[in-house]
Amino acid sequence: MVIDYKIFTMKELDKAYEAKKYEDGIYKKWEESGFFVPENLPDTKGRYVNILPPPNANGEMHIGHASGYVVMDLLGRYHRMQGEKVLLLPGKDHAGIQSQVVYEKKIKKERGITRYDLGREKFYDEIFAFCKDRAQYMRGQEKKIGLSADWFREKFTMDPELVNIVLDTFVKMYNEVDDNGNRMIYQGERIINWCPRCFTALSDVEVEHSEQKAKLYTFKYDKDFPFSISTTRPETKLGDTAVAVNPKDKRYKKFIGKIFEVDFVGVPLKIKVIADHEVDQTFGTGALGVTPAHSAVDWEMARKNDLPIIKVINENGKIHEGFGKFSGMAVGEAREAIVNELRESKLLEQEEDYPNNLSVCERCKTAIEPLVSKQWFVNVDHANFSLKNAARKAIENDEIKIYPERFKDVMLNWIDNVRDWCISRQIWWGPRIPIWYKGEEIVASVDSPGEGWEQDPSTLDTWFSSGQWAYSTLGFPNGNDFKEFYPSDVMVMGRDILPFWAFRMIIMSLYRTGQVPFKNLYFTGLIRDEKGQKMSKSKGNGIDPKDVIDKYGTDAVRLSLLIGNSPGNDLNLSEQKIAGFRNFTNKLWNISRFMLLNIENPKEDIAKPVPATDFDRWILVELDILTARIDDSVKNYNLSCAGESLRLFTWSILADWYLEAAKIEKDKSEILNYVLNTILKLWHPFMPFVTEAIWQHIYGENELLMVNHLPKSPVVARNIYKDGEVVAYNWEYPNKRDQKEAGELKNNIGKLQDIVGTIRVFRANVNIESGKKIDVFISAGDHVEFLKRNAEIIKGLRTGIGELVIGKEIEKPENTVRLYVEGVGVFVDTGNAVDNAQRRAKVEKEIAMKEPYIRQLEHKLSNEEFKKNAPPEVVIGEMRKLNNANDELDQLKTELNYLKNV
RNA sequence: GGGCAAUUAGCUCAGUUGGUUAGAGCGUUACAUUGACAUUGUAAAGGUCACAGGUUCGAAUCCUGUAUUGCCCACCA
Repeated sequence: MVIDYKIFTMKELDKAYEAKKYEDGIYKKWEESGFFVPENLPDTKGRYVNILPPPNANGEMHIGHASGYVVMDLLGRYHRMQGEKVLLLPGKDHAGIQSQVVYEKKIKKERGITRYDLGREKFYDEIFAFCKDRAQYMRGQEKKIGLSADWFREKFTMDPELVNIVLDTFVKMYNEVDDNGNRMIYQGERIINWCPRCFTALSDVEVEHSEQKAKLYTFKYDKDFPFSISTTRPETKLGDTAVAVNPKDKRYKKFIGKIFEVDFVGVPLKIKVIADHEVDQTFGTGALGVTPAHSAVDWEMARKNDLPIIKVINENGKIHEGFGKFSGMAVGEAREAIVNELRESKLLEQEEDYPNNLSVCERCKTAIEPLVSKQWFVNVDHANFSLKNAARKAIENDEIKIYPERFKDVMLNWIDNVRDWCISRQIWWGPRIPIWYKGEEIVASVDSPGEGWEQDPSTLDTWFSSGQWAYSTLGFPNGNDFKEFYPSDVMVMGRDILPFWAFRMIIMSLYRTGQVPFKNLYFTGLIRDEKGQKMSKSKGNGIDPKDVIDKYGTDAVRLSLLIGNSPGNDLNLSEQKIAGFRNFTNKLWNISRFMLLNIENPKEDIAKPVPATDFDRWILVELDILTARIDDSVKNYNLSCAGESLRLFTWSILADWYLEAAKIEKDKSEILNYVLNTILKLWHPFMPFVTEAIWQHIYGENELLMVNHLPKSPVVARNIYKDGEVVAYNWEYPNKRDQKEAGELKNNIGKLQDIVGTIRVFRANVNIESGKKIDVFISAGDHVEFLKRNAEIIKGLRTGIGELVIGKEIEKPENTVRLYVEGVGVFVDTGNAVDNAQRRAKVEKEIAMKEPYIRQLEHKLSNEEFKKNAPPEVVIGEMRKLNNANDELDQLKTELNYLKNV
């Protein structure tokens, strides 16, 4: 039977790639294939797991999220295409305080009500629904960016089964008691950061600092007090119990240890003078009023000196009962009243402007009040199990490898300075603390112990939940997923949450599972605008992923976030950059389009063909090297480098040279088929949509590139060691003959490219009209066989050569110009087509550049020290450079003479 | 105050154990246009590698210091 292949000839690809036309359909196909679910992947070897960091379920995906997702998805797709059982587990965080703030604003605006109007239960239910709704919206955006996650396994930190695990951990930690009766989770009266608007305690990391204009007041408590003090917060002075001075300060030495009874604006205070070397003698009066209940530093001093603690400000930001006329006043009001009174009684000595660092709530920007409050804490250095030491050890021993490496030290430094962690929040949204009271009795229990027990009203810090994300999502401790997928291979997170989240995940996981949560920790930087400014809504300089995906396509956005980006460093992103990658996406599309026009009957599983020509051999060598380089780069999280080498190959090697040569050589169906398949596979993890679109166009809608396997390269990496450490690498074919042939081939092709390039430059420089043919003679030396074989290509690559003569040794023919290419002679007969003046100017300029270069080399080589100390190959290299340069200079001079005489 | 990073072409960035006449992309300029692709091609212009010392035969690269910028931590009442 005769098959007419024309029947099977596919439709040509469209002239330009329109992302919008393909993306949604392709994503749907991936999803319907079921291959996002690891169990559905056929014949897997090994597993690759990434528990994705859960974004806050109260907003939408921004460009920062997108930049993390493309890294995670690239790694996931790469490993999937290596035949591994890949799980990307997505999810959302309930983001306690933040979500509550967002939702309170929403109901205020839309319904004019507060959470108290709804009541705790109703409010909780509404936020739950709100977060679930946002989560669904965000899931849509995550799909848009191409995230190949297992959506059936998607989790939410407030899902009951996750909450149960989280609460169980609380109970276990509460019941962790050392020999002295100290619990790992304990309740204590401590100074904490209080947000009067959110009406809750905050951990240190939820507080931001911003510089503010303040006034510094200098005054005496009363006229009998022997010296004055300075403060920016006179209202808190109602709670002073001491004045601290530097022990070395001569002015105050005699007062140390004395107790003064003073009448401060009508409030009686007992002030003890204490010594503390932290006190700066040069600041203000050198004497510091100690307010233990409302300053963290003072709290520490009070603890050291056993001072009484007087609470002045309550949770509403108002003055407590018992302070006479000031009681009930708001903080600002009280400050004014006290300052006025001091002024009237002539106790106020000075009032000056002073820039102050004000602490504000990270979520609502309200000024925080440090105050003493009864809260729950995690002891991070408990005798039974020191969380911080466990984390320190895991990081020090590289059980968790950190990228970039310098963040290891940042992390360790942070761990060394960590303090006990306040985990209770006085908000309604979040898992409620599993502590139950009945009269004097207290028990920790996930469920109510029974009738008559009251639960603690506080909720848990969000990080207490997300700190357990690595195993709560997998059904710890008995779930199959936990057994199969824990610990995960990699965690990708923004470097801005390093101290909160990374540390917390590590300690919680080590405590509960005895294992690290992940083996590699990759930090992404921030995405900034093109000027390096932080993107923000108020500045209007943000790039919304929705908009740019719509405009340039997902693949372009992905590339712009991957290439030129490196772990831990911020990325300046401009729309122009994205547009550039959109152009590249189209380039790849058109390369494929052209290749397909020259492939008969494309095969999906075509084996590496036998090369017919030098260019064929060369492209296969380059492809081998590329494949191996990408593998090494991706395994070392050097994703930008991988993308960069792929782009270089695709555009500058394949499109600019190989395909141009292929137009001349023709009949390359098989090799084009093989090269096209390979680059589509290699590109897929970077730009999944366009590659999949092309793949399905060629091989049919039922074939998925996504689950194809990446090619194996015969090239291997050889690490280069110094002092036992890998410091560099190179690439080699295991077979010495292959290696030698590859080297020679690359050298020959390089020479051909030089010759072609030099002729093109010459033509452009001397303004030879594009249609005008020139004759060229090449004295090729060792390259003679190769160049003769490829003479038609040299002529065809836009060199405009009429007659081409190639010989081993050719004397410069009459009336030709010699162009300089190292090691070969290229003589051009321009037939009067040259713009003489322009050529002369060019030659003179080159001579002027060449001469100092030669002097520099001569100087170097005449230096005996250099010849003695430098390695011989370097000396030989420099000598060769000098010879070449002299050679070239001679030729330029000859040409100049010739030009002068014409 | 402590720590970390950055400083290379107008812009965004590469630059691998020290050996280049310091590279790319974008932008600019010139030329090309029935060609797989103007979302293109071929070229050109553009840099004393922040500054000052030091080590070395040799420094963008290593060391010290300075400056500027950014970030993190702590925080002065």
